[in-house]
Formats: sequence, C-alpha cells, structure tokens
Amino acid sequence: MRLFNTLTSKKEEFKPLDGKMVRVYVCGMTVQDSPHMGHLRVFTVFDFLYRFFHIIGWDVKAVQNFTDIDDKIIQRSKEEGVDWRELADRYEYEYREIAKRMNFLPIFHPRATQHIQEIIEMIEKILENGYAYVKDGNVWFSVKRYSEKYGYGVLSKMSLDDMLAGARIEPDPTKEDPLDFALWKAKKEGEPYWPSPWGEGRPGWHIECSAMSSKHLGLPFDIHGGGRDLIFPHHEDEIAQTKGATGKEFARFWIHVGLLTTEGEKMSKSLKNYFLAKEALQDFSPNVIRLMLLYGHYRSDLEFYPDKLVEFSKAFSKLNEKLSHIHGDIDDKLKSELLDILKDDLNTPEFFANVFKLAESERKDTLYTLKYILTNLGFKFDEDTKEDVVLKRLLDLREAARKERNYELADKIREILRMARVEIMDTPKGTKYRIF
RNA sequence: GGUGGCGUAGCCAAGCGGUCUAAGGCGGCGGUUUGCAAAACCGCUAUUCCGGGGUUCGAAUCCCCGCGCCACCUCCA
Repeated sequence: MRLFNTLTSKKEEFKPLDGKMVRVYVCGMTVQDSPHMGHLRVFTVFDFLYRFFHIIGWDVKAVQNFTDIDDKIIQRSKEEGVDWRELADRYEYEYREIAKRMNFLPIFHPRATQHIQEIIEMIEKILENGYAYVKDGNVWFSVKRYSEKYGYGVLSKMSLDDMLAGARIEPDPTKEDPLDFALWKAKKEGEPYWPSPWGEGRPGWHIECSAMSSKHLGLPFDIHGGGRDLIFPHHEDEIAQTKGATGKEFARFWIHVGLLTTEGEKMSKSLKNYFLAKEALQDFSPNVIRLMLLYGHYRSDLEFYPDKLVEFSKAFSKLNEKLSHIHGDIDDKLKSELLDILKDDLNTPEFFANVFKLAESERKDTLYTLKYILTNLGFKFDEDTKEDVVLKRLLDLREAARKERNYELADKIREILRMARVEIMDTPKGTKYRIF
C-alpha cells in the first residue's frame, strides 16, 4: 500500500520491515484530562489503519503510550489537591473505557513512569555520545552538537535559524543554547521525583516516547504516528534523542493526523472549544462517531460541530437498515476494488462514497461484501436495533391505540419517543424504530 | 517574522492534467407510500472549483501574482 510519509513529504510504498508484522508506535494521551474528540480522531484513524493492515494480511504490533508524568499533571494535582498518580489513573481509566466502547482493537499501553530505568539508560547513552550535558541536576540535549552530525529538523523541515527566529520563550538560564531541550529535569520542591545519576528529578517531555518505542518495538520500526501538532517539537526531538543514543534509524514512516477544528480553529482545551469523547458516546453510537471521524481524509483538518453527530446518525442508520440482516457471499472482485481505494494512503472519503453508492444495490453479495469489510474495519451492525423491554411495551401500547383509532394517544407516544431521540416508522411489517 | 498547509454547492467533504457539464453525507425541493407522519424508495439540487494572469491540444488539478484562512515555531492528538 501507499502511505504519506511526513519525513519525505510524499506518498511512498509501504511494507512492514519484516514482511509480515507492522510495528507501530502512536503518541497517546498525556493523562491529565478527559479525551476530547480531537484525541479520539487520532486513535480512531490508527485503529482503522491496524484493522486495514489485518485485512490485507499483515499482523500488527501497536504500542500507544500513556504519559503519566509532566508539568500539567503536576499542576493539576496541586490545584485539585489530589496525588498525581490518582489523576493519571483516573484519566487512563477513562481512556480505556472509551477505547472499549469505540471497539478499538486491544493494543499495548505502556506508561512513562514504569520506564524510568530505560529513560535513564537512554539519557546516559546520549551523554556518552556527547549530545547532552548536565547542569545543576538538569540534563539538556544539545541540538547544535547533534545537528552537526545528523541534522536537526529533518521532520519539521525547519533550519536552526528558522527555529531561533521564532523563539518566543525566555530560555532557561542553565541551557547553553535556547534550542536545547530537557532530557531530565532536576527536582523542584513538592514535585514527584526519581533518583538518577544526576540527582533526584524527573524525565523531560519527549524522552519517554523514545525509550518506550525502542524498548517495545526495537529499532528501526515501521510507523510512528500522532496528531499533526506533535511534529515539532515532540517528534523532532524523539528522532534526535533516539539517534543520539543509538545511532540507529528510528521510525521509517511518520504518519500525522490532521486536526479536528471547530469554526476553523483547532479543538483544544485552551480555546475551550472542545467536545468530550464521553459526551459524544453518551448520545451516539460508536459507529456514528467512527463514521464521522473517518469521513474526512486523515491528513486533512476536519470540522466538527455537535450536529454533525446527528447528521451521521442518519447516514449510518441507512447503512444499518441495508446491511444489518444481510447474508450472502463475498464478491472478491468488489472486495479488492474497495480495498484498493484504501491502499492509496487510506482514502476513506473515496471509500465511503463508494460504500454509500453500493449500499443502494439490490444484490445480496454486494451488500454482504460491504458488511463484511465494514465489520472488519470496526463497525457493528444490528447494534442499534436491539430490543429494549420498556421501548417495546410503549410500542405495543401505541399499536393498541392505533387499532382503536386513538390517534391522539398514538401520536403522543410517538412524540414522547421522539423527544427521547427514538424515531418510529410504521411499515407493513410492523413498527420499526431507530435511535438517533 | 519563519516554516508547512488550505480556500470546491446552504453545511460537511473527495477529486490533484483528459472518463469532471465535479464523488459521497447532511440539508432543501418534487414524487411514491402513510390515519397523519417518519423511514424507505425515485427524481432534482455547483456548465463550475477564492480572484487575476500563464503553461498545455486540454486545468478544480501544473506555474506566477494577489486576497483570505489555519497549523507549528510555547503545552497540545
């Protein structure tokens, strides 16, 4: 298949290094708050990618970290008067619940603080190789020294001068150069810390991903991904640290997911324009959320508004109506045509356009092929038509009223159900409903 | 200021040199159906792709110049 590689800025032919098993590392949550739809988009895209790899015959070893120690967790723990570990546990649990609801494939989730040893070892190697220096219990990565050997900025395509030009923050006085970044931060009063050869302290932001990815996947591995906002500095620094420590190639392909926007602007906590994943899951099925998030191409920004979930509820209902009870044989030709679309840099918009067109077919094999592929890509049919006892009794009541021509009552029941976001359809085969 | 990207119907969003008088979803309009509805089904809904030049037999797609927007350069998926 072909994938767009941020490293080379073009689509390239992709195959797993060992020919069978794709090794992927995705930057996961910093567990300091509830995941919002923007986070969910990234993880939905990667779940879709893993599932697609499986369909075309590759195994996947996916690692997605939880960063459970960082400035914001510490800050929040101070604000709330709650131990930082408790906060991290709370939001890790929230993420796992959401992942389960979303029908994500189970993958490995290492935690930063369980890899302090590996992190320290990696920093020691970087120091040995001369790309870092110790100052007052801090360990800084020397961007200039590293850059002379390997070139810094290969991913973000920025020159050192470019980066300096935009430097907006007061450099830390213990840094030799404003571009340098922290590998290890000296302990501050009241903050969590671990012992290290440089004194008590904690890891810098980027190093945990370098340590965990190389430990669990080996070097080099196939794909490293995350939100587009991580390209600089996070991913750039991961590359520098890993090469600085090992001299080896890091990830071959870098895949970055576009941002979820509201009114054109990035969804983020600071802009207060975010919509929580758990809110969406309260009211809409995972199918709807999955479809909505994948209906745009993964590399483009995607506009979000709450009504979009309503729109996609309707769209998914149509598919569900068509496919839920279908059985047949797989049309191999059709199957490979549809998969070919996805082989081109995961062109989900084109793929779903075809799905909706083909769903109008009367041919059982065509419909079953769609159902087969979509199910393997994480959708669940039938789910929205499960009988619910209370609902069924209400429908029986309404049916009785209709038989007595008590349309006033029948309409009242329909109206109430509508308010509860259940829509009724009277068909020759009886009353159907759908939850929207 | 630097770097990267985007601007396609009411909204969302593909297409990236010919099959484009531009996919698909939502919405809207008309019809079939219905106790009335809804759903479903059928039909219609951009001769045109931010503006202006250019390259080409041919451009939404390539190049140049404007205008507008976004992201990153500070924590961020």
